[in-house]
Amino acid sequence: MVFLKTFFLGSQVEKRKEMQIEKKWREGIAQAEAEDEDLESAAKSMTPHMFCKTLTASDTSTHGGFSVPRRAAEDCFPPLDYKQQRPSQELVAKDLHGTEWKFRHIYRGQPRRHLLTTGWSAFVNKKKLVSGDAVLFLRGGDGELRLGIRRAAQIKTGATILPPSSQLFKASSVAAVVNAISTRSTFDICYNPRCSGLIVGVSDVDPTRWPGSKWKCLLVRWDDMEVNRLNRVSPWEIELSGSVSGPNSFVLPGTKRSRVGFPASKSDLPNGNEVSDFGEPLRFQKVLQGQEVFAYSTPYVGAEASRPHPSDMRCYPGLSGPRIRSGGNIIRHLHADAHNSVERTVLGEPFQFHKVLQGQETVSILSYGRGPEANQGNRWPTMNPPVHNVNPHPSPSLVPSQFTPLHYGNQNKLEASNQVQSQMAFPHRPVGTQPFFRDNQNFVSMCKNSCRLFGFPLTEGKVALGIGENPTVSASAYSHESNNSLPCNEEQMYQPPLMPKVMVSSCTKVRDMHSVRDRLLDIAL
Amino acid sequence: MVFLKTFFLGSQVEKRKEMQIEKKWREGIAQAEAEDEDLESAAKSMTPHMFCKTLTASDTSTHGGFSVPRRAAEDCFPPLDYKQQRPSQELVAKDLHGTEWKFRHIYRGQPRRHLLTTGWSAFVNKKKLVSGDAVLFLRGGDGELRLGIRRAAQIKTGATILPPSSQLFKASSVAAVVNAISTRSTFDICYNPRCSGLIVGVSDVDPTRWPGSKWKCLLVRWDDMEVNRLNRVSPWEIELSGSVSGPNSFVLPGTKRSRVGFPASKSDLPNGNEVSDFGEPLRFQKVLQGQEVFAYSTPYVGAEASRPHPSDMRCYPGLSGPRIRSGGNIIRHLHADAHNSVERTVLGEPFQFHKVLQGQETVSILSYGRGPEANQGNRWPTMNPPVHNVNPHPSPSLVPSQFTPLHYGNQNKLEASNQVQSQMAFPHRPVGTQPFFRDNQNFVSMCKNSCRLFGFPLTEGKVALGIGENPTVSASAYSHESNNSLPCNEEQMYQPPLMPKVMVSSCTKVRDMHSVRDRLLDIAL
DNA sequence: ATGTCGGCCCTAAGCCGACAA
DNA sequence: TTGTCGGCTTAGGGCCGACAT
Repeated sequence: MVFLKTFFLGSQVEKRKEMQIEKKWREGIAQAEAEDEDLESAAKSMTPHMFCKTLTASDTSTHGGFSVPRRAAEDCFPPLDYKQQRPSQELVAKDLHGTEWKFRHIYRGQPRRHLLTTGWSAFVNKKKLVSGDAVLFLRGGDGELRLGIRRAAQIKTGATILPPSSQLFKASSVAAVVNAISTRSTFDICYNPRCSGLIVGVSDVDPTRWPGSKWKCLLVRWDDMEVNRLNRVSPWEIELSGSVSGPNSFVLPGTKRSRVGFPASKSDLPNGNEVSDFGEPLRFQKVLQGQEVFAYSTPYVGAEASRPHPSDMRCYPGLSGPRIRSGGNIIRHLHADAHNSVERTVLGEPFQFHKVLQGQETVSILSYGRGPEANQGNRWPTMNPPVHNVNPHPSPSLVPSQFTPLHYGNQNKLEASNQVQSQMAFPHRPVGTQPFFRDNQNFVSMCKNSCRLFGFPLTEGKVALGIGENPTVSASAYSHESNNSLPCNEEQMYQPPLMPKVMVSSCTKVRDMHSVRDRLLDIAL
Repeated sequence: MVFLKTFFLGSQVEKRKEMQIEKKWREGIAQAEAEDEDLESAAKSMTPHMFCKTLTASDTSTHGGFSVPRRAAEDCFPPLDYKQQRPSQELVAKDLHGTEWKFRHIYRGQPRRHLLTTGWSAFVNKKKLVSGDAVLFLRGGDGELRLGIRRAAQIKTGATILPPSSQLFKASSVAAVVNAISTRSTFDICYNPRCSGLIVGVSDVDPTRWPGSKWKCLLVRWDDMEVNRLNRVSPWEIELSGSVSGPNSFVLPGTKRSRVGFPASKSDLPNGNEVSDFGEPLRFQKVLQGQEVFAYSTPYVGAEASRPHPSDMRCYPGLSGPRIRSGGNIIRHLHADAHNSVERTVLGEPFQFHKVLQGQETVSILSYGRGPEANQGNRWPTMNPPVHNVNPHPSPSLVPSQFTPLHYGNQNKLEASNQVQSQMAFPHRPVGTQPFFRDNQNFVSMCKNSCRLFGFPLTEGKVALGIGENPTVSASAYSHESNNSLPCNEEQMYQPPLMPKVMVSSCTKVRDMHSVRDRLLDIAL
């Protein structure tokens, strides 16, 4: 609420300020170019450009293709030969999963406009994009074209029911991240790949071993499976996607919501084999509860954490800081220094989005650095169509130290039911060791100007709710909080091998947890 | 090998014998009808009829619909009004997952024939059926129409590479089941819902907790997901679907294949908290190895096992018998008395397939009993189109004691690469308590005549390889056996929290394990 | 600058009986 | 009895510029 207000009040002012900042950046870049002409070619080839467009009805209709904003096409796509009557080329873009998507890019119509025609509808269909979703294109430094999608919140039929406290909790959860950033400690981004399905029932978790246990799992019929297979799913892995509907909906008398199942913060499970009251190692409790989801972080990041590069030491206090964990897959360790985290794990080189990406904006990704990796150009590297990835590489997971794609996202408004999700792949090259911020002062000023969450700066005003608070709040609990139909009391927290006792309404649309990731990534952007 | 030989040699003889048996059945039914006319209506409504047809190129082509064998249509579909010029009706059939499929059933053409037109292609597309797959229709006693599919073996491009011992192992695995049947003990059917995907790499199982472990998981890109999400999958959950291809294929120097990860038989993990050498409860080892798959059996079966009905006691020795476990989900406890298991857990009422279903045959499901549930008719209950399920019910998992669908299947030949899979839903009503076999003699004779595996009787000749042997062979190990690229030695069996050390060729098509289920279900049919 | 629409083309889905096996 | 085919209709995918905002 306070978020929203601040955002709207400050948006105009912020916009002006951002433009000034951008201007300053460009001047700085020009200066840098002048200073070191030799590095220009190398630098410009590493300059990423991207745009994000919210899809219109026409974009997603089968009737036509995708209307590319002019500026976006010029920024991110290889230049067309405008001397031709109908300039066109084939674009090849890779998504997060390494899948290549081919589009026919044509410049036609009266007045002329950029369009993606052939191949676009296939993309829309495969990704199941609908009007309101967003597509992101990123032109990598070497000419690789990446694309991602960001789905709009799915408000289904029926009234949107949300727990009254969810908004508040979001604020505190976000505040924890803000705090983590302010202290530049480490946190984890946790997520699951997007899946959606229908809760069709409740089931024993393991009738063989623990028959009749009051701890239940949900039966979920996943969408888009080859067959509509039923799956057992831990309620803690679930995020409501919108309304709670159906005649059988019910909510148990509310109990104090608390962290259950997954360890909520590092303080809960320091790092030993503490034995619980049940004589079993605590660290296996979440496994015992049958909710194991494989951790998923790259060797690259792990190596980074264990032996940080000297030049990065100052910015990376290590793993002793506050940690945010969700119940989902641990995808990546992001260092709370948002900018360095972007530098290190998103692009692997110094760069910074100069503002929060919003729908329908073209963004030049600029760099703060002055070293060889500094942004020194805005030009598309010379390249003839069709555009293929210059450095084709296998699935990102196979070459973690070379390319580390990262899910990221942003949202330009904070609504109770908003669950903006995104996916995007970034090229990730071997890390340059250039210090990113000369001192803490630079970081702070940077934050003031560019580090935003839901559209307003993180280090100013009422935003920084969590600064100074203990940021061990659980991102997992966040997802619990939105599950008002899944109460659980403290006593049930540590009762292996039982399962969390849950009650769930039937016919509730569910989604895997993503908002945690999105909110963390908002900061990174 | 010996299976195949016996099957072919005996097929003609068997066919004649079966026809005689069927004739006898019909006579007996007529007799029963004459004896008790009052029960006719109730009985006929509980008479299930089904047919199975292997799909032709025309059936699966987009060009047309599905050509229904005349006998099948008359047996399983509501009668059409043949006085009309083009008799037609709407059929509604429910699959295993409770999904309803609607078809336009029309009788037209010159000469006249039964066809499924509108709705058929949608079914083919959704199920991804191809020529060679089979579709099964079952008309339930109350007029419910169920349908299922059975996929043909998928021989992919390239040479089919199979471990030399797989054939042998299948034989011994099957023999164990035969033995279980002969002793009428209990075994489990284990399976995973059908999924297929591409192995794209190898990954650490948990880089955070066990970084750099030599125990790996596979990265699998699943087909047909909304996005081509990557997933970690234990190699033991995987069944090769055909060829091993790709330039990076390699096989480690072979080591003795053995049971790893999942407990292979009950004797491995009796039922306690034995502590392994690593000071952790043995029963959690499979969890610790990160390969947890939730067991999946209904409370109904569990209750049955713990307190068998008195009249069934003789046929159900209980849970102390040999157990077959796979590494997948435990779906259902099937009692080794195949006929009773069908009676109890498949249809929930006395009935028996009089022979193994083979492609393109219409089968009347007959009963051995003489009680009220005995089969006493073959007529379609009066019903007007469109045909809907008379007793619509929620997902089977929600009402285990009312409707218990069961995956089942059969295969009419035994080939090295054959991986016939099927899915089918059966109505399951509250269990009648009529004793099925009066004595052991009846069971034996029944087996001799009707109990078949891959087309030949289970209790005769060389088939009963496993009788007298210790049937603790692991169905899980069966699946391992087909993974010749996943060697593992004994020492690695119990090394939590490490993962099974595996090497896997990239770009190997995989499927979840099903053949175990299919083979067990062959017996049930 | 770009969202939406009508026009138009053309492919493919899909229903039909002919015909042959 | 039923698998396959050619004929035929139709729906809709998809490319285009017109037009309006």
